[in-house]
Parts: sequence; C-alpha cells; structure tokens
Amino acid sequence: MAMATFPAIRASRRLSGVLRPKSRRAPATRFDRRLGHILDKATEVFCEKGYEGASMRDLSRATGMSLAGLYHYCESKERLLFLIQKHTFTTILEKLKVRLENVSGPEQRIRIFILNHLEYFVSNQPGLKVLSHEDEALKNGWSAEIAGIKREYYRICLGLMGDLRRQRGLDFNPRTAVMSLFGMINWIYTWYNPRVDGDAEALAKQMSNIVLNGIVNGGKPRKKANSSSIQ
Amino acid sequence: MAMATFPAIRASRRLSGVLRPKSRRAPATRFDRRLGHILDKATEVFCEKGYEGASMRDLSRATGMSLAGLYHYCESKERLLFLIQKHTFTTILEKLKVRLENVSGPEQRIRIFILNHLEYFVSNQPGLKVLSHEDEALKNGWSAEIAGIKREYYRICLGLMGDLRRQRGLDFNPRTAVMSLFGMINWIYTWYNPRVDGDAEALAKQMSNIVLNGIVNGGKPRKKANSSSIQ
DNA sequence: TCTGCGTTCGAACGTTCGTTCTAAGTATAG
DNA sequence: CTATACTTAGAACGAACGTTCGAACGCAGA
Repeated sequence: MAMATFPAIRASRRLSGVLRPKSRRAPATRFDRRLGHILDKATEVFCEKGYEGASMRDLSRATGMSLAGLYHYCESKERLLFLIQKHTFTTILEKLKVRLENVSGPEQRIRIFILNHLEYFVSNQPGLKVLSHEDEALKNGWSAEIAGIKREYYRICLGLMGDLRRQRGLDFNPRTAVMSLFGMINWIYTWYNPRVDGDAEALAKQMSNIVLNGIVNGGKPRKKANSSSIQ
Repeated sequence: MAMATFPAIRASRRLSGVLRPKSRRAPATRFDRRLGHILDKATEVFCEKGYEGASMRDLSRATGMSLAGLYHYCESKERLLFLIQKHTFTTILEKLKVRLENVSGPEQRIRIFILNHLEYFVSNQPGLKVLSHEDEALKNGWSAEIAGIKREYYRICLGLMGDLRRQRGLDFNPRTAVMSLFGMINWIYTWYNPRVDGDAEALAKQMSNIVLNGIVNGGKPRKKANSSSIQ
C-alpha cells in the first residue's frame, strides 16, 4: 500500500531553460527519488481535497518539507498535477499494450481492457481518481499532452468495439458503448469498497459481462440501427 | 435554454437566527426570483470553473451584482452550492417518482429511471455536472442532507434491480449493477455532445439496452453466483 | 582549507480569497 | 411629507493563496 508509484520519473525540471545535467547512466538519482515521493504524497492530497482545494502548504505538511523545498523539485502546483496525470495515464496505457499483445479475439481483448483498468485502479486508487476527477483542471498548455494520451486510450477501446462489431455482425453505436464503458470504470472511484466489492478481477468480470452481453444483444429489446448518430 | 431552473426556491436565509418575515401568501416574491437568478448563474460558473475554482467575484461578474449584493441573498458560497445540489437532486427525484407511478414491470421501470435521468441532464447540463462532480465539496454539516437524497435515489434503483432479479430468477450482483449504471449515466457530462450523440431518448434506449441485456445474461459468459460479495 | 553545487528552509512577496461594514439608494405604507 | 423595510454597492477586513528570495547547510573535489 505504501509502495512508491513514482519510483524514477524523469522530471526534467527546467532551470533557466536548461535540462537537468546529464548524470550519465544513473537511472534513479536522489533527486528523482525525492520528486517521486513528493508526487506520491501530492496524489493523495489532491485525491482527498481536490486539486483546487489542496494548497501547497497542505503538500508541505504531507511531505514534511518546506514550501521552498517543494519548489526545488517542481516549479509549480500545476506541473505537479501534470506529472501525476501523465505518469498515471502512461502507466495504464503501457500495461494495456503489453497485455493486449498476448490476447486475440475482440471479446477477450475487451475483457483485458476492463481488467487492466480496474486492476490499476485498485492498486493506485488516488492516482486514478486524480486522473478522472481533475480532468479539466490543467490549463491549455499543460492539458494538451494529457488529452493526447486520453485520445489514444479512447481510440484503442473504440477499435476493440469496432472489431467486435465487425466480427459478429452486430449493430450498435461504438461511441456510446465506449463512453458507457468508460463511465462504468471511471465512476468506480466514487463507490468502490474493497471489503464489499471484491477485487479487481471479480469486478472486471461483472462489468465485462454487462457490457459484452449488453452489446451482443441478448435478445428481448430489438435495437434499431444507429447509423444516424455516427458522424 | 435560458429557462430559469430556480423559479421560486424557498431560501429561508437566516438573519441573526430569525426566519424571513412572513410576507403572508406570496409564492414567488421578488426576493426568491432574484435568488433563483443568482443560483442559475452560479450553477453555470460552478460548472465551468469548479466549485473551489470559482470565486464570489466570478459570481458577482456573472450576475452583474456586487459582492455584498450576493450576500444579501445567500449567506455563503457553500450554501449556494448546497441550494443548487438540493434543488437539482430533489427535482430529478420528484420527476422520477411521478413517472414511476404510471409504469409497472421491472424492465420498463428501469428504462424510465434511465430516461428520466438523461432527460434531466440534457435539459439542465450544468446542474447535473455540479451535482455529480462537486459531490464531495460540501462540508459535513451541509453534505448530510444531500447524502440523504442520494441514498434514496440509490435505493430506488437498487429496488428496481432487485425486482428484475427476482422476477426473472437472475443471478447478478445488484450493487455492482446499480453502480455501473450510475457510472454510465453520470459520466455523461464529460462527453455528451447533442450534435453527435442525439437526444436523451436515443441515448436512454442505448444505455438501457446495454444494462438490461447485460444483466439478463445474453448467453455466452456463464456468470457465477456473487453471494460472497454481498455483505 | 577553500570553492562550488545540490539541497533545505524561514520569511516574506504581491495577490486573491470569502466575508463584512457602513451607508446610501428605492419603494411603499401611514 | 416622514417612517420603515428592503435592496444595493464601495471599501475594506483578516486570512490564505502560489510563489520567490536570500541565506544557510552538507559534502564533493582542488
């Protein structure tokens, strides 16, 4: 639980426009380890009080560091949020890609997508809440890169839905299906309780069944074509 | 679109502990109309900048009123959020109850639940975003009443799921089903685009099909009992 | 020992926050 | 007309905000 989730993030703070001096082949410098610790604590604080509601003094208290000390490692509060979101999202995406390499078949791949997301959520609850809930907190400059990762994540899922649709000759709106799925798996930060709701695998199975059975048209409600809503 | 959503809310501001003097039988006083206008604008501002991120000076600008003028109608920023959330949630709940009176059968009732939620979202997008996204913004004193309404809303949906489960002898976890459904319909504020996604009725049909078919077990993935996760 | 650099912090910067004070406006009742 | 309540706003309150400054520390290499 106390595992560091930012073990060796490359922060590349810019002091007067110059990158950090190349300490040749040193993967986890003291600087990076310390920044990682700050990001871990900042994630918890942002999760608890929200990005706007959390102050640098809160982070100072949580890390046991002075205000000026924080600024030695990260140039602004906004950049802290940026680094948290980027690291979280990049990690999810990378894990997903690795897992998808070993699985074929649209249905199984969608199940992997859901499982990957929920497993990461359970292992890093604050990180995923900050990613989901503070989606609009970054200003234009910072948000673009996060938006890019989000778009890739979305397109992967949309692709999987499209594959399933094609393979089985189904008739549903992929966009609505993906967004509904995202709602299910992102909203979880508002209600998940490990003691009541079981582990990620159990939840993933339930949600996968709902989405997949829901899309594959179990039978009863005849669904019309939604071609008009594709644009 | 510019319809006032707070036509005559009873605000009962307390000046030194005394309720507003009884202006006998005047349902929509100038005071209430003015407060309603402030709440409408505040909803938009909170929606756009978030509760913490929005300042009273933002609200002053949006309403064309002075700071002190705002405080004449509402005693604090937090109470503004409270009134917004309470009014929004109460309205949804009342509309739902009326609609459910005329419908029988678990499946149709669940469809009505979803339709009611989405129709209200489409007609009052900022209100529902503020309700969903600023869920944790109120302090203990204020949040209790909202939490009560939320609990009732949740229990109604849980009841509908239970009815469906019993009626058809199904085997799924009602809590997970309800929470997944809530995720689908609440997350919508992050992606809904009326030009692309159609109206509330179309969306409600798609989401209803996903949830209902998903639960009713279209066929393929055999689902085990989840009795262990009920506690 | 001295120099230089990464690190740390107390103290303060200027700004903005939610809120309040005081007094002036306006409408209506007598 | 005065009297009274309701409505408005300019100016300011103390507190908290994100951020910066200058001076110290500890420790390597000369």
